Amino acid sequence: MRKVTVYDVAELAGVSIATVSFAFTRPDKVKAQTLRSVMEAADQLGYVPSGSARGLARGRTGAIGIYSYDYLLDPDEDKPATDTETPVPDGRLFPLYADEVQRGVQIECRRRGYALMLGGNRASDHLPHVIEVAGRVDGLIAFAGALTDNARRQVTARIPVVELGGLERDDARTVLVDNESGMHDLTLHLVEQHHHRRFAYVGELGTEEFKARRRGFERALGTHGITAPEIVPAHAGDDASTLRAVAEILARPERPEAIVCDTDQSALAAIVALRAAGLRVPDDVAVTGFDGILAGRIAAPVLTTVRQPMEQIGRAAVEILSRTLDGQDAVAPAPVLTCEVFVGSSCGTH
Amino acid sequence: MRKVTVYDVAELAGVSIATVSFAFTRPDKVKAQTLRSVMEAADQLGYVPSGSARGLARGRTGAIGIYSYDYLLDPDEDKPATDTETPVPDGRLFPLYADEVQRGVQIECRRRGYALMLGGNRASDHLPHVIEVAGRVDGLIAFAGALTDNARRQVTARIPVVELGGLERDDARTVLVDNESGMHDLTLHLVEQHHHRRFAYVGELGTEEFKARRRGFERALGTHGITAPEIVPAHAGDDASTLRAVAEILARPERPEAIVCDTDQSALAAIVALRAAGLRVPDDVAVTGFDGILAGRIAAPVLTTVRQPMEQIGRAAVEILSRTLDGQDAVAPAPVLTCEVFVGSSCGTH
DNA sequence: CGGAGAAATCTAAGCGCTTAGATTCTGCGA
DNA sequence: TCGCAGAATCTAAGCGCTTAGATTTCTCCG
Repeated sequence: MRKVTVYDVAELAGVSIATVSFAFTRPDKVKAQTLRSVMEAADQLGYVPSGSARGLARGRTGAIGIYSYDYLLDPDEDKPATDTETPVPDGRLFPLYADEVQRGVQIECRRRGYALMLGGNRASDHLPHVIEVAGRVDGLIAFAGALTDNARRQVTARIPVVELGGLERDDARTVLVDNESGMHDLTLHLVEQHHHRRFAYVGELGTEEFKARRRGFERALGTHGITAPEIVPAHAGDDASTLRAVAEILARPERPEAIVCDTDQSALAAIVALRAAGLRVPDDVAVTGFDGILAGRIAAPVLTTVRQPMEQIGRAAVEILSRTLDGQDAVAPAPVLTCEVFVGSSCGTH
Repeated sequence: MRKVTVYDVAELAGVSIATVSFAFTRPDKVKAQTLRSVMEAADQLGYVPSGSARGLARGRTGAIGIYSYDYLLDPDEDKPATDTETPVPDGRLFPLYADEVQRGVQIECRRRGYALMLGGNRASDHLPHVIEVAGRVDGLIAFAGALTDNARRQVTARIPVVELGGLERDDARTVLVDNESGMHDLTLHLVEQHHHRRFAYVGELGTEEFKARRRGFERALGTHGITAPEIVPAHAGDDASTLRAVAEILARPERPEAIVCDTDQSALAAIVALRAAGLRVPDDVAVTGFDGILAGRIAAPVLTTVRQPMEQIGRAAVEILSRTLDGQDAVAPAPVLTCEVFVGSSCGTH
C-alpha cells in the first residue's frame, strides 16, 4: 500500500503538483474545472495529504499539545484498576482535575481547528518526554509541576507554553485562577459559620496555585486572630501520603475540629482515613477540599470544597495559545477566573 | 525565535548533521565523546527535533489517532454545560462510553510509546475532518458510526484502522466484544428472576454492536417463548429521542413491565421520562441499560446494565494497531472480550 | 610499521508538501 | 487583429530530518 502523494494526484489530473496543492488549500485560486478534476483524481486514488510534509513545509503543525501528570496513566501498570489498597475513590473511575481541564482544552481545540496531541513517546534515552511532544506541536499546555525547569526552558525556546497553575513568566503564560480568594472564603465559612478554631492543613506548596491556597487559608485565619497550623505534607496524586498525614494529625494530643485539604483528592482520602480511625465526618471532624471534582460531588458526605472552573481553564489556555500563535500576544491579558465555595455536608451541618 | 535545527547543533558541536541525528536516534553508533559534545550543543541551543521533519523522513509519525463522535464536544456551543433542558445526567459531567474507552487508548498509547492525536481541524471545504486526522498518524481508532463508508475507504487505503463496534472487514479491524451474550444474559435475568413478560426495547441498529444486542435480546426471549417487541427508535447521543420513545411506549394501551434500553445513556433518560410521567422505577416499570458507565453506577436507582470492559477495549484497539504497524498482522486474532451483567436496583428488587 | 577490517563520520539524496516568482493563458478594449 | 493586464498554472527551491553508501579514522595484529 504505497502512499498516494500529490505527484500521483497531479499526474492523474494532468496538472502540476502545485495546482494540486492549491486545489486543497486555496480552491478559489484554481479554475473550477481544474478543481473538479483534481478532486476527482484525489478521491479516486484515496489521497490523504501527509501531515508531516505539510507541517514541515508550512512551519507549523496546526496541533496543540497537552502535557499532564503521569500518575493519571497507569500509575502501577500491573495492578488492575479495581484492586485498590484503600477504598479511596479510584482516579481511573472518576474524572479528576486534570481530566476536566483536558476536556475544556479538547473542546476549545476542536472549536478553533487545532488538533490535540496527548503525551508522546516515552522519554527516550536522551530526550525528555515533553520534548517529544513539543517537537510535534505549535504550542503546549502543561500543568505546573509536570515540567522541570530545564524542560520548560528548552520548550519555551521553541514554542509558546501555557503553564496551568504556575506563575506568569516572560517565557510561559498561565491561566489565572483566584485560588487565594477561594480558599480564603472557604476558610471563612468554616470559622464564621461553623465556629471552628482548631484546624489542620493538609497539602503542599509545590506550585503557585498551592501557595495561593495556603495564603488564602492563612489570611482568613489571620482575620480572626487564629494562628494557622503548619502544613502536614500530602500530595494529591498520592493517596498514601494523605493517609499518613491524617495518621500524624490524629496522633497529636489535641484533635482538630476541621481538616482543610488543598485538593479534593486529598480530602476524600482523608475522609477514608478518619473513618478507618473510627471518627465520623463531619460530626467528629470536618473536612474540606479544593477543586470541585465529580467524586467529591457524589461522595457521602458531599464534599465541601472550592470549585474551580475547570473546563473554562482548559478553554482559556487554548485561547491564550491561539492568540499567541496568531501573533497577537500583546493583546489584553487573560482575565482572572474565579472559584466558588461549594458547601456540601463534609464541613458540618451548620 | 528562529527554530534551532540539526544544522545549528552540528555546527556548534563541529560535526555533520548526520552525526547529530545518530546521536539522538542511535547513540550507540557514536563515540562517547562525540555524543557528549553533541548533547551539550543541543542543550545549550535548546534543540527540539521537529516532529514533522522526522515524520516525513521516517515515513511514520509515531502517533495514533482517535476519531470519536462529535456530540461529546460542544454539541451546542453556546449553551452552558449546566443548563440542561431535561434533568438527564450531563454527558459533560460524567464520563461516557467513549470517554472511558479513550482512557484505555490513552493508557496503552503511553505504554507503547505512541503519541495520541485527538480530532483535528474542522472539516475544511474539501477534506473531511477524519482525513485531516488520518494524515497525521500511523493508525486510526474510530468508533463505528463516526465514519462514513467513503471516509473509511479513503482512510483505510492509507493507514490501518480499528473500528470499534463495527464488523471485522478486510480493510478495518475491530475489537470483538460479546454484546450478544451480554444482552442475552441480562434479558434472561429479567425473565427468570423478575418474571417479566411484557417488554419494550428502546434503541437502534446503527452499528454491528447494536445489532448484536438486539439479537441477544431476541434470543433470550425466544428461549422463553416470548415474542420480542419492535424496536422503539432512540439514539444514545440524543436524550430527546429517548424521551420521545418513552412517551410513545406509555401511550400504548398496555404498559410494559420492563423497558430494555440498548445504552445506559438511553436508560438514564428513560428513567427521567418515566418519573416525569409519574411512574416509579423499578416498582411500576423496570429499566435496564447497556455499557456500564459511571453515571449509571451512581444513579438512584442504581442502573442494572451490562458492563463493557471499556478501558480494555481501548487498550486492545491500540494493541491491534500496534501489531499491525509492526507488520505482525497475521498474528493471533484479537480475543473476544466479554461483558458482564451488573444487577443494580433499576430492574426490580428481587 | 603497514595494512586490513571495523568503527566513526560524512556526503547527498530524498521524504511530500508549500509557495515565491516565472511562465503561459484568457478575455477584452482599442 | 494586436497588446496587455490579470488569472491560471507551472517551475523550482526549500522545510528539517533520516539513512544508504562513501569516506575517513581507529584498532589491532602479523
